[in-house]
Amino acid sequence: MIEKQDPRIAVTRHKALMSAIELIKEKGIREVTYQSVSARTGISRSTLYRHWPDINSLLLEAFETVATPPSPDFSSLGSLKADVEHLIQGLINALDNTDWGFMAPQLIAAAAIDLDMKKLLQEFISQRLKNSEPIVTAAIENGELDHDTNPTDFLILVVSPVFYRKLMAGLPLNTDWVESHVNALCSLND
Amino acid sequence: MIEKQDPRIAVTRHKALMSAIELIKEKGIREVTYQSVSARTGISRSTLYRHWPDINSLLLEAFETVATPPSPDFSSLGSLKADVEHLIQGLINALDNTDWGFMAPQLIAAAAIDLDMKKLLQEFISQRLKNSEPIVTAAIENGELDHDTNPTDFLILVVSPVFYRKLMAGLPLNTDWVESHVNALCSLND
DNA sequence: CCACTATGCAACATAATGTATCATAAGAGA
DNA sequence: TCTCTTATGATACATTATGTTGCATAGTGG
Repeated sequence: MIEKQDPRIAVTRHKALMSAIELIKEKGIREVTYQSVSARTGISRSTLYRHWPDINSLLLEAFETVATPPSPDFSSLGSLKADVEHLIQGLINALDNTDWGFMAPQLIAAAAIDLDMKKLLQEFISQRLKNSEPIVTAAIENGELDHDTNPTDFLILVVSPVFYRKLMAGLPLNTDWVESHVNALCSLND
Repeated sequence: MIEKQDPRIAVTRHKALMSAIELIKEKGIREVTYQSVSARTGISRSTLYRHWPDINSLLLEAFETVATPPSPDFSSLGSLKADVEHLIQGLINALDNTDWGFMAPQLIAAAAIDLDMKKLLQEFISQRLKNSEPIVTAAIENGELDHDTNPTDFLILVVSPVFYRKLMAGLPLNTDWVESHVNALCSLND
């Protein structure tokens, strides 16, 4: 059953979490303090301590609110190439424009240090990969991919260069690159 | 000409940087403070302030010390497959066992916030890719890869899944996976 | 031995952390 | 509406971190 609770709690928590997310995006987790969140939101420090006993729990919940995988909604565009390109464009767009995109590098760093963060990130990634699996199974049925193609491995081959180029190499993700990347992957077993 | 300087400076800087690197690896940049470095090294806080005017400059130099690309030393093992496998095993080993490997996720996060960090990371990655380019050119001469193969794109296809699996998905990097990954990539234009 | 300087120590003002108490204001229930 | 409950804000306080300064000491180079 649902516990009915004071609506002020939801408002306070939401404001604080949004503020934490902004701070993480703009300045990194180093700058997320009770002080800075209090200053941004007007919420008093004592209230923040009541909701989150330590900064790590606030950070974890901030990452949780952002790293929520979208519910799966797959309908094939007719070819593996089209589906893969659609997947990639969606990922590029997410990295450039969403909270999750801006926070991804910070979450990667947090996951390397903290077990809870690691679990959060891995389950998020796992969900996203699972959501995209229909792309592979459809292509296998079409005969566009071998029957023994490992969906996870193939999808990682698709998406990991996007992360690498964006977060590490700082290389462009324009349509030219997307096209050549898609072409390379979809001719894997010609 | 080389400025001759008090050897104590080098000792102090080295001890502080090593300590910062340890702290970054174990607890993340959040825990790197003048206080914590001073406590670990026995170096007094005032001395640390003399060498680094703010924490960011200490962090940057710590990352610089670690993100130094090895000088290129390529000799082909005879086949693209062997060269690629060697490259991947080296990367997996580096991620698991070197300072650079442990600090990579922290540097990725720092690079997303700070321009100097971003420049450092991108130049490091660029160097590493350049060092591996002979693998591709040798394979092109062998006829194992098409003449119009883009070395950077191919190499990113090789290494990016390693980062993705290690830093994001938390998936294994055992010999089984390496083998199937190498096989997939080296049959790109069969 | 001497001049130089890197370091350590102490002191200080300022700011952040973590905890506690109290008054107030807003919601829940009758 | 009135009362009970509780989430919040304000304040105070001890502790710790930051950033700076002045001075004594000890190691270095000539």
